[in-house]
Parts: sequence; C-alpha cells; structure tokens
Amino acid sequence: MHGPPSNLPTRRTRRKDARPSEIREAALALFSERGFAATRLGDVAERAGVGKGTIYLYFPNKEELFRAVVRHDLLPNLEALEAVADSDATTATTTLRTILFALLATCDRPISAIPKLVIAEAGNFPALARFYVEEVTARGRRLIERVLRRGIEQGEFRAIDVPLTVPLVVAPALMLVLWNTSLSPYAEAPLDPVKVLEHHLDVLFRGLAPIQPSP
Amino acid sequence: MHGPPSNLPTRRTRRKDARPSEIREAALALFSERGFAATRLGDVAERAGVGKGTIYLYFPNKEELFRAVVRHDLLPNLEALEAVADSDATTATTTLRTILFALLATCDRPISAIPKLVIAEAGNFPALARFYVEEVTARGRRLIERVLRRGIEQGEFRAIDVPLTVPLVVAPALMLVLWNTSLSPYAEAPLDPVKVLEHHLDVLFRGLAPIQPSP
Amino acid sequence: MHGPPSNLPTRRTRRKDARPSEIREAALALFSERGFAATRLGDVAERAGVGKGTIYLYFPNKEELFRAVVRHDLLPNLEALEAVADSDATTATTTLRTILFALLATCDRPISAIPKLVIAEAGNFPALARFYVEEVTARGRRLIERVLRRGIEQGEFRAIDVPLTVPLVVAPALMLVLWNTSLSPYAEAPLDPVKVLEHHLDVLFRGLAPIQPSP
Amino acid sequence: MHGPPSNLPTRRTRRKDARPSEIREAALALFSERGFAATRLGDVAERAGVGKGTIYLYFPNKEELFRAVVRHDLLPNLEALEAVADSDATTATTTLRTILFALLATCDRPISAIPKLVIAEAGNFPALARFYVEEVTARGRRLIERVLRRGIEQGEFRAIDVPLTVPLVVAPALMLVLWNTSLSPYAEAPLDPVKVLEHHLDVLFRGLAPIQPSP
DNA sequence: CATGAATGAGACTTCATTCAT
DNA sequence: TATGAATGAAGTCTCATTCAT
Repeated sequence: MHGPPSNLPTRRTRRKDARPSEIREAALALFSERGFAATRLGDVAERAGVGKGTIYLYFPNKEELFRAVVRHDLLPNLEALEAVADSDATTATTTLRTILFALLATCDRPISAIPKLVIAEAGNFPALARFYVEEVTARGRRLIERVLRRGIEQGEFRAIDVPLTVPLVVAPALMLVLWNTSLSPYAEAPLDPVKVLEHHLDVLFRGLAPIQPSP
Repeated sequence: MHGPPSNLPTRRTRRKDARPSEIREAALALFSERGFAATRLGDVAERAGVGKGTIYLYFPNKEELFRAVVRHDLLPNLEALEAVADSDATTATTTLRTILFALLATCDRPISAIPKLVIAEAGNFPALARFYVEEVTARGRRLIERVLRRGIEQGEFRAIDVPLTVPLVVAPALMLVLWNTSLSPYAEAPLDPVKVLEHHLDVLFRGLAPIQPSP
Repeated sequence: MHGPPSNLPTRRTRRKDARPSEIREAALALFSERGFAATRLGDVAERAGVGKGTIYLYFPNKEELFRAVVRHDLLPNLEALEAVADSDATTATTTLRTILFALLATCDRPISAIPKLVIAEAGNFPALARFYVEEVTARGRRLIERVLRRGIEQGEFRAIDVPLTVPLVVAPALMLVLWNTSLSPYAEAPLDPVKVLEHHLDVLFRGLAPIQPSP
Repeated sequence: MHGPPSNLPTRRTRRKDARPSEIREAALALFSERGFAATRLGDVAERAGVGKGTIYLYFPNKEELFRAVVRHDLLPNLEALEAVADSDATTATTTLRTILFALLATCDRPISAIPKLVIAEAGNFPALARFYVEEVTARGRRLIERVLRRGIEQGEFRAIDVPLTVPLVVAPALMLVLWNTSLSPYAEAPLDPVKVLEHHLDVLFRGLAPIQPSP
C-alpha cells in the first residue's frame, strides 16, 4: 500500500509549511486590534498555537514579522484587484464599480486592517511605508488611471484630469475601510457601507458624465 | 479704580500656567510622529524643556496625557469649523467649499495628526474613541448635513439622501489629511492637495446638481 | 511496570522547581534585614542568582512575593509546634517548656524574622495581618490554652484564667525572638536566651503553682 | 498700652518655635501607621500644615527627621518612668506595678509606636538602634534592676538572678504595646491589656515570692 | 522664614529575544 | 525542529530634595 511516491506533503511537512502563515495570521489579527507596539509576541505565539521561540525560526524579529504580515497579504490582494480590473471587458463604469466593491469586501477579512496599520506606523517603518506607497498606492493609482482613461476614450466620462480624479474615486471606499477597522464599533448608528458606496458611484458618475450638448 | 488691575501674571505664574500647553504641544508632536506607544515620556519632557517628573505634575499618566492632547486640540478646532459653516450667509456650495478647505488647512498644524492618532489607537482607548465619535465625527456629520439640507432647499442640490452623502463630501478631504500625516513623505510625486480638493468640489457639485429638465 | 517510574526530575525541571524557593529564601533574608520597602527586587534577584525578570515568572509582584514568603514559611513552622505540643504525652509543664524552646530555636533560622516583618508591615498589608492573626496568633493561642487547661486538670497549675495567662507564657519567648532579629546586634552584653527562658519557666511555674494548703 | 516688655513670645515666634514639634508629631503619626519608607514627606507636611520645603528648614533630611522623632519622644518618656521609679518610696512591688502600668499607658499616645518603629528599622538605622539600645533598653533595664534589688533586700522577692529577671518583668507589657500598635486592629476578640497586666503582676510576684519556710 | 514647582535618581515591571534542552 | 524558561534593557512613575520667589 505504498501508492505512488506522492507529492502530497507529509503531515509534518505540511504542518511545518503552514507555520509561517499561521503565525502571520495570528499576528495580523493582533496587530490590527492593538497596533504594532501593543501586540506582544507571546500573544501571537499563543494565538498561533506555537511556542514563543518558534516565531524566531521564521521571522528574525518583531519588526520583520510586522513587515512580513503587511507585505505578504498586500500583493495578492492588489493583484486580485488588478485582475478584476484588467480582465474586465465591460465598461469602465462597471469596472470601477467592481473594483470599489472588491475593496470594500475586504472588510470581512483581517487584511482590511492593513491600511490602518500602515498609516499608523508609517513614521516608525519608513521602509515599509515606501514599499506600501510604491507597491500599493502607486499601483492602485495606475490601475484606476487606466480605467478612467478607458472611460474617457469610450465616452463614458468627460475629459477630466485623470491623476486628480483618482483620489476622488477611491477616498470614500478607503474611508469606509478605515472606519470599519477603527471607529465603527463606537458609533451608535452604523453606516451601511454598501449603500454609501452605491451612492458614491451614483454621484461620482454623474459628476464625471460627459457634458450634455445643449440643443 | 486704583490704577490698572494688577492681574498680570508674575513670571512664575505665567511660566506655571504655560507648562501644560508646552507639554501637550511636545506630546502632540511626538505622538503624531511615532504613535502613542513608541513615544517615550522622557522625549516629551525633553522636547517640552522640562524634567521627566514635571509631566506628572499636570497629567496623572501617559494615557491621560494622550487623552488631554486629543481632547484639548480637538474641540476648538471643530468649533472653528462650525463657526465657519453656520455663520456663513452664502450658498451651501460656498459653505461646503469653505469647510473643506478649512479642514485641509489644518495640515500645516500639528493637530492634523489627531485623526491618524485616533484611528490608530481606537482599539486601545475605547473611551477616547467613543469621545471622538460623539464629539467630532457625529458633530461634524451633523454640520455637513445642515449645509446639505440648506443646499437642497435652496435648489443648489438635487434631493439626495443627506446622511449617505456626508461621507462622499468629507472623504477626499479626510484622506488628504491622513495622507499628509503619514505616507506623503514617502511618495515620489506628491499630490497637490488644493488641486485635488478643487477637483473634488467640481465633480461633487456636478454630481449633486439638480437634474436638467429636458427641453 | 516498565522499569522504574522515571519521575526523577530532569536537570532543567529540578532547576525550575527550585526557583521559587530560591527566590523566596533570598527575599526572606533581605526583607528581614531591611524590611519590605527598603528591599529592592534587583537585590533579591542577585542574591537568588537569577535575573530580575525571573522573579516575575513566579510571583506577580513585590507584594505577592512578600506574602508568599510569609505564608510559605509560617504554617509549616506553626504546624511543627502544634505537633510538638499535641503529640506530647508528658506533663503540661514539660510540654510548655518544649514549645517555648522550639519557638526560641527558630532564632537560628531566617524565618525567625517573620514576626518582626509582620509587626512592621501590618499597617501596609491588612490582608496579611489578618491572615497572620488568624492563622498564627490565634492558632498559637489555642495551642497554649489547651496545654494550660490540661495542666490545671492535672493539678500542675492552679485554676488561673487561661486566656489571660497565654500572653504571660509567650511574651518572653517572643521578645527574645524580636530582640534577636532586630536590636541584639547593637547591644554590648548580649542576653543568653536559653538562660532567660529557663528562668522564665522557673518563675512562671512557681507563679502558676497550686496554692499550698496551709497546715 | 505697651505694657511690660513681655517675654511672652510673639504670635509669629510662638508659631515658629512650634514648627519642629508640629512636624515631628505629624511624622510620628505617619511613621507609626506606615513605617519609615512608606511615609511620604509630602504627607507629613500636609498633616503638619506646612509646606513641603519647610520640613527642610528644621531637619536636614528624611532620615534625620525619623531619628529626631524617635529620639525626641523617647527620653522624656523614659525619664518620666525613672522619676516614677526612683521617687517612689513604697515597696518594690508597688513600684514595678507603677512602672509597667505607666508603660502600658503610652498606648493611648502616638509614641507607643516607637518600639515597633525601632524594631522594624533597626537594620537600616544602626546608629539609631545603638542609641535606642543604650539610652532606652539599657537604662530601662538598669531601672528595673534597681527596683528588683530593692525588693530582694527588703524581703519582697527571693534571691533571683536580677539581670535574667528583667526581661520576664518587662516582656508582657512590651508585647501589649507592640500588639496594640500593629496587629490588634485585625484581631477579633481584643485582649484587655489592663487585665493581662494585672494577671501578669499577680503571677510574677507569686513566682518571685520568697520561699515559704516549711514549718 | 516659608513655599511648592521643578527635578532626576531610582524603583518596579514588561517583554523582545536568546538558548539549553 | 520546537520549546519556554531566563534574561536585562528600557519604559513608566514616585518622591526626596532643591531653590527661585
């Protein structure tokens, strides 16, 4: 009963391979709740179900763990968005709608706390901030710019200044994400993020609509 | 009427009275650079030009100093905005423009870091978060709502859902403030916040404009 | 039944198990020399041969270390006395002699400083004081009372008021213990505690002796 | 209306002269409650109704204040006892009774805490301990010895070893004083110190009584 | 003389990091 | 590979002491 020399990892290997992710997940959860400094590695270890020392087998120190958490979960996320955007063969309008709703959808997942973390710790982690700016902010910006240009070319939007428009498109969605990961638990009457986003798109697209030729 | 009321503070008194502000200012500067936990009270003392122990003559502990910093600089700021908004006898459009530019103008002052601080530490300071939500977020929201309603009544805007519109109005300005206090130093081509805000208002007001009756 | 039950502690385990005692012993020595407040945990750590942080692996804070020291060494001591007293099948006179000499004998051991410590810190540690009163003072009193009653029943002592007599029996021995742990190093001509105690017993037993019927 | 150039101190002078005592009294009260280290000079100042700095006009530092408190109140007290003892023309028995009740009577006054304080801090204040041993313990011992010798000479006591007897005489009274200033608040059924002392004297004098010549 | 604001040394305590097992 | 006991640097906070007023 030896079967084929399977590529399936052994239990041990699989567990071993899973370690870094387990640790990163635990760390992300705690970082996003408490911030970088207030998170104790002992708690991360406990939550990940490993010993404290084990963390150091995979990450050289707390700072690098933080960086790993942010960097690891960032790119896949952004790439997903890019895929959404570029593979989409429909109108620019629809593409933007898809992108923003995808962004908002991260609210259900722990990674939605990453923007908050990066904003909070940018001063203490310049390298991370630079990485984030280059790999997330800038790429995200270019992504939106492409879509906006397509929309202009296709007559969906009037000929606005594209770089200046990007923040307008993104800001409400980002604000919803930040709100959700920080202050929303303390508000009495919570916003319905989906409604807000729908309304945003409505107002935005009216604002970007080509000017009606007067008869 | 025996000559001038000699309530000029003595040198000593003046110095003493100034201490809390000096300390709060130093603390705000460091908190906004490094965040709450990464700021050492020793550094605050040094920056304020006082001894370490002096801080404790005016603030019972680090947390309360943090709260004092936030609370002290917040309300005057908001009240200034409210004054700007409500005393304004012009159109709602102009009022919104004034408010958002006033918000953006805080970027030159240290208080602009407070939103970032509160967002970052909300999880660790629930009472502060609640205070912020109630006294800043909620008041600010009501302020914008008033102006929007006025704009609708006066025919400047179409009959949009007011509460849902507030985030759209505010988000770009807030994002600019957050950007300025965190990631902007790491970006290569910095945004021109004034241009962004102008563009935002342009797009927004088009988006909110009453629907043209078709001829 | 697979060979000897290998519950021999490993080197590591043994070391670990010994830590609390080592720390308590070091703490007792220093507390008894200097008192609670004047003892620095750094010194305790050094004396115990561990790092400062190690203390906190076993005791949550300085107060609890103090309590642990007192409580841990107290009861075994008292229980030893109770065993001495109750298992004794001889006369009450002999039993009292045994008890008091056992009490005096603690002077060779660090625990003899505990009464001094408790007396000195009772005001700052009400819970500890209460514990001491209930578990040591009261139990000790009842112990002596039992012996005195036996002595009266057996005609060794006259019918004195038992509760009032307890302090008379104990006071000289206690005073010797306090003297030994505080002032005796500063006295020129030290008392011989054994002689004092012998004399005490002689005078006491004469004082408690049944009244001779006059012929 | 100038009157005679009175020697009565002016209000200011009187207040000034009283300062040191007021401070010492406040300090004694707090030292006896909390011990030396746990007493803050700020509290002493407040209780004495003076500014913190004022203490330093009369005492060079906390340690010297402590010494002054102990030394100041000690000798008058002891001298009073000596006067009681030596001026007494009655029997030795009566003299001892008077001395011990005078000792017990201090329990109503704050100075009764001094023995506790000295015992607790002897290790940290060797000079004070030596002073106490020489000026209080030794003098007190000699005082009692004189009375005991007189009692022996006058046939009130049998020919006991006088130095060995001193502790027996004093111990119960001292123990009552210590008990009163430390643990008694935590005991449920408080001792009646007067009854105990009466009983002590009764038992003691029987124990010291000359041996009855057998008929 | 008297004050109390200011100071900074020093204590307790935490926690990232190491390393023997 | 994995652990967690041990460490000690570093931070917060207290309070005896000073000194300008």
